[in-house]
Amino acid sequence: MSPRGQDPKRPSQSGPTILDVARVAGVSKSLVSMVTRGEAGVSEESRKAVLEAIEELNYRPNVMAQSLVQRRTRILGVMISDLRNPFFGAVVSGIQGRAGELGYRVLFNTGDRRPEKEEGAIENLLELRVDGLILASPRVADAVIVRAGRSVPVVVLNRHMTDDSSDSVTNDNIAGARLAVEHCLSFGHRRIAFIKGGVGAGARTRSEGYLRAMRDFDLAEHIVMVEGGHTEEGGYRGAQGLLKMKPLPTAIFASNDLCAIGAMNALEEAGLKIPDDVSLVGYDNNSLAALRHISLTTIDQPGEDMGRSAVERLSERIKEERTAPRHDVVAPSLVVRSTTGPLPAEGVIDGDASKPMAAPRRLSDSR
Amino acid sequence: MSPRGQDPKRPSQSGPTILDVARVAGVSKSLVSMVTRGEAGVSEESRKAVLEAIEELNYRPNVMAQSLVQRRTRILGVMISDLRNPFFGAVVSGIQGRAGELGYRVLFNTGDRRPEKEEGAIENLLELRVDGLILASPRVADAVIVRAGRSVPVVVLNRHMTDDSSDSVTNDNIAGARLAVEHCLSFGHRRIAFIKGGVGAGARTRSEGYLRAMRDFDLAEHIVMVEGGHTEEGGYRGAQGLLKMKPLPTAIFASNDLCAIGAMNALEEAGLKIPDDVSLVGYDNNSLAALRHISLTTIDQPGEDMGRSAVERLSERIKEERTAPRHDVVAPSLVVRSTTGPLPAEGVIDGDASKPMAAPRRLSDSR
DNA sequence: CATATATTCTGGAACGTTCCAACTGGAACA
DNA sequence: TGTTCCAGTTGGAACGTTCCAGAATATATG
Repeated sequence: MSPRGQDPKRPSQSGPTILDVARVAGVSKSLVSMVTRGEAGVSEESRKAVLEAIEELNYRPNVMAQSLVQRRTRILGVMISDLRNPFFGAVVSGIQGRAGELGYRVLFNTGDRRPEKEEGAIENLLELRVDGLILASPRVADAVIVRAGRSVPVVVLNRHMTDDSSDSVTNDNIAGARLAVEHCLSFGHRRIAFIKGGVGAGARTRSEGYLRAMRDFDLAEHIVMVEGGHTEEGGYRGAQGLLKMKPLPTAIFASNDLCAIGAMNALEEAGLKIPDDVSLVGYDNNSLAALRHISLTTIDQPGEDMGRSAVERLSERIKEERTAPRHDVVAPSLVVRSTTGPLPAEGVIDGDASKPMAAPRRLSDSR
Repeated sequence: MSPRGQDPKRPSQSGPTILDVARVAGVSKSLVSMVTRGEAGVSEESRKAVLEAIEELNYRPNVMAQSLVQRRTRILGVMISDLRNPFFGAVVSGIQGRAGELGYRVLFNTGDRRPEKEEGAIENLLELRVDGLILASPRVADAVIVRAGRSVPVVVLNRHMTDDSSDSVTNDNIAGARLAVEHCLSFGHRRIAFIKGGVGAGARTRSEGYLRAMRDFDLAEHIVMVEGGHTEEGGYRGAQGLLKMKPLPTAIFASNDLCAIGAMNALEEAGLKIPDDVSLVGYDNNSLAALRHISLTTIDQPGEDMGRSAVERLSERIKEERTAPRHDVVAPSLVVRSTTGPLPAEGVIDGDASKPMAAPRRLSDSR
């Protein structure tokens, strides 16, 4: 047998075609097609001959050719803004799961957090004629999304679209931010600072939610926001900025978990104990937050469910079961772990970190 | 304009074709094709007309049709065994990066750690006629890989293939395991236990490496292995198993970082201090291991580089620059962080965890 | 001026499928 | 005996590109 097992007289290195199968099985190509598609009305005898020929030749239908004639690919394109953020791991898992159940393949792509690359990634998926597009926390300009929506159904994850060119699945960042502020308040904190998420999708609404909540709870005078970003690095720098302030905030709300973990590093590096000296709240409830050694109090966003919903919405559009745009908003919820606690004693607020060690961090549902 | 912006007289919802562009630009389809492919020998005038028509119609070449006639897709298929393991985040990043540079698209797929699903995922990619296939830590039977290799170039990551149907990029697990054991030994540990990685690719060679190293260092009598798995859950259960033993091991080597983190949870839950009561070493050096709050001593595998190499090997095969199989082995290295330390005082070995707190964990290169 | 030579452009044939209208041959019916 | 029916099967057209041989036009050469 030749090294790649193909018919030596074929022009190129591609495999056997439906015609080869038909020849070997002694039937027409149409019949082979019927068998591979599992259509009824094929005699047992023919079916067997075809299946044997398929096995013998190691034949696989060419999806490109199928897609071309059927004018659809059964592929969903997914652009993930940040593959390194474990929150998207959950989202991807949900997308894969539901897509598989519905008979779609999934094609992933990422723009490595850079808007111009994201645009290229989206363009790539569109050239492949994906049946639908999911954009997970895209950082591209609105116009790019609108343009994509003219070619194919689009569902945007975690970024609210005001226009009707696409569906969206978001969590209520305003409410989530409020939960975070409220939780800190319940522990007596008033100087609650915020580390911003930068250009990340959803970052703006989380800032907005923080501001609104602070005002609603009459804490406007304590509003403190610093630049950060939805990465560990961003949170680290943001917290360093906060550490220069006097008086120090007693609680810090970070725009996402990665950012909170970065902040955690900076705070501990400065000798502050969490939550004894300062409380910390994240956002997303990604898989890191649940690790016992991190055990981060955070706002839960059901990533896997959101991924599944996105596929659901897309499927409805593809099958044209629905034409009206739909904007799903899932409710966030508070997950209390070990990084938040009561207001520290007054002595420490001004940056005196030499206070004796407090009780060990509380342990909760890290498993 | 119609909601999806297509020509209303077209039969289905797919976009404009090269013929539409040709008509609008007043040239032949061949000319349009030359322009989109950036071929030389097109007059400025024609080129401009074509580009304008493309812009006007929002035309995008149909990759399916291109692939069909060119008999190649410029897509690399990547099957990732476990999307939730952050180590693969680095691998994916490397693959994406290099693939993009070489002009390939990347199609990801996962089998959710289940061999039978992995097989389906591979089959899916082959049906799409990907130009090459990367299997990252596959759990499928060898025969499946060999079969895939008959259709398309295959590079296997982190699983050594003895036959020559595919290339491979692995790290030297035997050497890596030896580094781990050696490191523990340097701290005076002799009762070094191992939590196995189960069916995961590379798990077997890590076990093997542990065994060999233990024997080579004359520690055969202290060999202790428990079942675990390459997940947090697996490590948690594995460590629970170890906790029942008397005497307790003084050091634990886990088959990967996720497993080590699970073990960490179990150990701390049992009231043991790391590294004061027990030292812990992982494998992979994934992004979690570097988090300050985990700060896991581990064996580094350069995931991103390995991803890039895999693409490189694949590209050589696709371009037929090389026909001889190549099996790259990268050298692992030890990364010392805060979970390993000197042998505990004798008093604690038999499970007495009530000893007073030792000095705080050392801090090192967690940033 | 005729011919050679670039340069620019073109139409038809592939690529590997699905879809569809139509064909076949035997059984059932009148 | 012919007619109808039906399950099973078939070949051709289409899908949207690229490739290629060659046509048309412009430019240079003898």
